Amino acid sequence: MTTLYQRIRTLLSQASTLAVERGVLPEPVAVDDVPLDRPRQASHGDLATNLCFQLAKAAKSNPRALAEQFVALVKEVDHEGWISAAEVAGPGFLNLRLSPAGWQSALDDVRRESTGYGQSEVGAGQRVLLEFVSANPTGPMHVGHGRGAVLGDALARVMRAAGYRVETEYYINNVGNQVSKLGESVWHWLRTLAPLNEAERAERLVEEPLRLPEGFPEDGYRGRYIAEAAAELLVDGTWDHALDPAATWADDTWWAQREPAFLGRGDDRAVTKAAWRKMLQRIQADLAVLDIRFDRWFSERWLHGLESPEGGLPVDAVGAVCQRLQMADWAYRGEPAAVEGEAPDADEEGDKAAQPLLFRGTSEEMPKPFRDGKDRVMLRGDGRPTYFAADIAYHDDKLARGYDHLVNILGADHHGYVSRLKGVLHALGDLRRKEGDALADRWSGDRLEVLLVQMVALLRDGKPVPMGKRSGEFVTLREVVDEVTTAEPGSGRDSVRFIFLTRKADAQLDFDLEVARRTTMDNPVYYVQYGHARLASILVRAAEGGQTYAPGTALDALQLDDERELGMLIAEFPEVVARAARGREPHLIAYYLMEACRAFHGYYSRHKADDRVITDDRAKTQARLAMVAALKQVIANGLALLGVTAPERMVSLQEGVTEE
RNA sequence: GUCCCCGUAGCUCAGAAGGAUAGAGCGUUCGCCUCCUAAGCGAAAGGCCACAGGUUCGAUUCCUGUCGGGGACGCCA
Repeated sequence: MTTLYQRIRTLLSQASTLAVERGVLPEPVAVDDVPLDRPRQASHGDLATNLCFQLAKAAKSNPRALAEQFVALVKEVDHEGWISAAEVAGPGFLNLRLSPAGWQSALDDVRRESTGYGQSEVGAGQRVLLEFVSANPTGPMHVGHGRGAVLGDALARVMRAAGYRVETEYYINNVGNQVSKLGESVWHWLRTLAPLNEAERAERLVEEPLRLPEGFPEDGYRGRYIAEAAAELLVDGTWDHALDPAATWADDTWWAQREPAFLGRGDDRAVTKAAWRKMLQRIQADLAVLDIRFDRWFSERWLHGLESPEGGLPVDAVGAVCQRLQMADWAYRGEPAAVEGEAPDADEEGDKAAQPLLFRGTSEEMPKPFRDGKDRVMLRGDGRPTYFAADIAYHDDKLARGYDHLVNILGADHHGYVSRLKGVLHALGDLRRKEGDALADRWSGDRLEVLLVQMVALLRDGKPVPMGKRSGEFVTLREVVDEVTTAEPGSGRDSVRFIFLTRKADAQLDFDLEVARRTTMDNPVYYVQYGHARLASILVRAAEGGQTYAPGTALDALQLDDERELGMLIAEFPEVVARAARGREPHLIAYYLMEACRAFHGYYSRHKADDRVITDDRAKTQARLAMVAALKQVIANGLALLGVTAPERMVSLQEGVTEE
């Protein structure tokens, strides 16, 4: 797809080629290397380039003189007459003014590309694995997870539009202490609820405050949702063996007798598996409400050889990678080396086998940016792998699958983990080189890119929503979506998605529940959706009057400065998408949409009294309808990239606005 | 202590591969519905882009340091 920007860049590139022929420049400029900006001031033309600043040195000239020459060169190359004026400004800017045919060609681009307008190939087919959310299946998603989820989903959409081959993945942490703890918590509830009849169970579940079962673990999951999950499990299946009065959670022998497949760990019991599956279903449902789906759900159990994807033989990838790292001396048995300035652990001297396996992140051979302050434990003293070890195997697996690039979206509290993980990839590359792997270069720290998402601060009418000790943990994503949903179906999803995308990832976000359901400019969702609906209703009104807009309409009648400005805005859209994809910044799309709508509302209001879209002048009306249709398409495309709906009509939401 | 992120209008935040007179919303003040959605528009006021050096034709943007705010440094995940 060629865009207006690309066409102008091509002209400037061709002008540079001509300059080479004339001996003005040593070598031409590639099309994609031509900088092109929309100037802030109308007096600076429609497009501006600072190309001549960059070329002045090579041309052994000064920017201004070079720009003077470019003025002539560009005119010479511009056979189609797209540029109506080129002038030098300031110390060497080249300001371009487009002819009507020039800027109006952007509208033809939209008509031609339709829903595909905005797409590009800047990603060049790079294969990217985008991992996000990956919330532990030990409870419902909270607001912070939601932000990562929305960002990841929108980023996948934006990057795909820009020509990256993106796959999305959710890593299920279904192994380890936390999951075991979940199983234990649910198990206690199972035993409590099982002897009760249905009515009694229901009553027990709504008790206020919730009464925990006897013997409930101190560090168990205390939420009501645990009891609810247990109740659901009782309906789903039979758990007779868990009701044996002799059973205790800690008694592995007892469990081994009842569950043949049981491997002797709390995270591998049938109850535990059923419990995290329940939680995962709930997470999937929450994500579905936000219209988020993943290409792959990656189970940590696969890495430990507990299961395998699609029925293959289970492989203990974690154990294997630990061993290989040890062989290459990237891992060793011992006590963690003391961090500088800290007293060494005066621990008991166990025998070597009982010592943990440590990753040598502090190695001199580790490049500085990845070097850790401390060697981290991979295998505990009792041989159980840490989360870190599993994550090493996981990222090894990712790269083995052939992706060019990995993107992980993590909560900002994980940032200490980033360089460590990159260091791991570096070590794996080194390891594979030593093993003679021809593809070893694939494993490198800079294949991994981590986006850290900052916290969401929940407000209600400007005041912080009181939460538990750990902020964010206690308000679920679902509750927020529900609270923000008004009479318009899907409005909660649209609000949450759009507002989450109005900040760049690394900026803290205030989410005001009150504002999110408002229908004014406080709430940008409605502003943009209203803009789209308004454009739609103009087309409807025109059709009612027999003014059906026909493709191929002549556009010459678009003479207003406002119309030219809208045209240039439309022309910029593919640039914005490409920039958002390259910089992993979907929020740029949100800002673009707000700006586009602002421009349109202004146009609409300024001319509504005298020079409206639908007039008696048929040619003018047709041209304006073409413009309206193009703008509507662009806004719809932008909203689609954010996963927000573009309504054709907006009904009154007044009854939804009243509160408490 | 080590490391990371952030300091832009009264408030919440955009912007910057180094470029021309730094933007938006909210809030404040003043206007605009006989009319395709006023869920809107127009105008005014509001800034030493935290501070100090450096790099250069040019720095709010890049580098270093200082100050201020937040966060990470588990045999948790």
